[in-house]
Amino acid sequence: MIENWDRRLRSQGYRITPQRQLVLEAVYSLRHGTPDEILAEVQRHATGVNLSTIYRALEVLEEVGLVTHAHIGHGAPTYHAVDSHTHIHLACDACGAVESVSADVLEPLVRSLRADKGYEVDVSHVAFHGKCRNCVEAGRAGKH
Amino acid sequence: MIENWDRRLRSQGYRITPQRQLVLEAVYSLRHGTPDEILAEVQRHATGVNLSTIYRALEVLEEVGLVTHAHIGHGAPTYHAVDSHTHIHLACDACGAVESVSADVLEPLVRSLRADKGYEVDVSHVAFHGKCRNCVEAGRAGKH
DNA sequence: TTGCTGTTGCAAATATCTTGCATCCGAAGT
DNA sequence: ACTTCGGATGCAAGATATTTGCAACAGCAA
Repeated sequence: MIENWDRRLRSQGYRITPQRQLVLEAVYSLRHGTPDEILAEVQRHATGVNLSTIYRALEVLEEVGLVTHAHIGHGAPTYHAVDSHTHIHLACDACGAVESVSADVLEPLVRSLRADKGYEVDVSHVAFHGKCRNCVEAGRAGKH
Repeated sequence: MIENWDRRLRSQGYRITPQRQLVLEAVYSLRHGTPDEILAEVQRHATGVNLSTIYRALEVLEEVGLVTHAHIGHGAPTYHAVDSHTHIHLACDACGAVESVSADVLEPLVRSLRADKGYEVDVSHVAFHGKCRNCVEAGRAGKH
C-alpha cells in the first residue's frame, strides 16, 4: 500500500479508522472495483461494515488523493488507487472486459485540449467504450 | 431530422410510433439530454407519455443507430443524435458545464489504440472529465 | 377490416446512492 | 492512563434512477 497514507488523512483533519484502512486495502487488492465490490472485499475481514461507510470512506480517500474513480459502466463508478502509474480504462461493450493502458497515450491529446480550449483533462478519470480485440475479431455486437 | 429514420426502424422489425418520433425529435432539438430532459421535451407535445417509454424508445433508437449515449455525469447518461458531426464532450467537474468538440481530435489516439491493442474506440461515446478554462483560471476545485 | 404481435402506460420492483441521528471512538491535551 | 471533544460509524429511512410484468392498445401486412 502507499507510503504515509495515514499522514495524508491526518494532515487534512481526518481520522485514521479501521474502516478507512480496510477500504483502501480493498481498493488496492481489487485493482479496480465498484462500491459494491469494495464492500464485499472489506467484509471478508470485517463483516459489520456498512455500505454507507464505504461510500463515505471513498469520498474522503478521494478528497485526500489516495483513490480516484472513473465512470466505466452504466451507473457504477469504479474506484482505483492513485499510484505512480496512472492508467486509463478501455471497456468492451460486447463482453464487459476492462483493460488498462498507460495514460501516456493521452499526452498529445491532453496537450492539445489544453492549448486549444484551456481545458484540463482529469486523466485518471478517463474511460473509453468500444470493443476489445477479441470481440472485434469475433464480430460481436456491442450491446450497452 | 435525419433522412429515412422510419426506414431504419422498420427494416429492423420495429414499428413507427408517435412516441418514437417524438423522442427522436426531442433528441434533435435538445442537442443532448438525459432521459429526464428528453421526457420533459416530449411532454411539451404529448403530456401522456411515460418515462419508461422514453427509456424503451431510446434503447430502440440506439439499437438502429439513430442515437447514441455517453456517460458524462454521475449516473445520468446523455443521449444525442447520430449525425454527420460526431463530437466528444468535455465536462467540467467544478462548474458542471459541458462543451462539445469535434471528434477529430481523437483520431491519432484512436488509430494508435487500434494498432497497438486492437481496441476499437466508440468515439461518439467519449466524455472527458476535468476543468474548463474558466474554472482553471479561477482556481476552482473540482468536486465530483 | 382483421388479426398478429410489437408497444405503451401504469404500478411495482430493483438498484444505487444519500441522509438524519444516536452512539461510538480516535487522538490531542493533561 | 484518563478525559474530553468532535469527527466517524451503523442503522434505517429517504431520494434518484432505471427496469420489468402485465393488460390494454395500436401498427401494419394481408
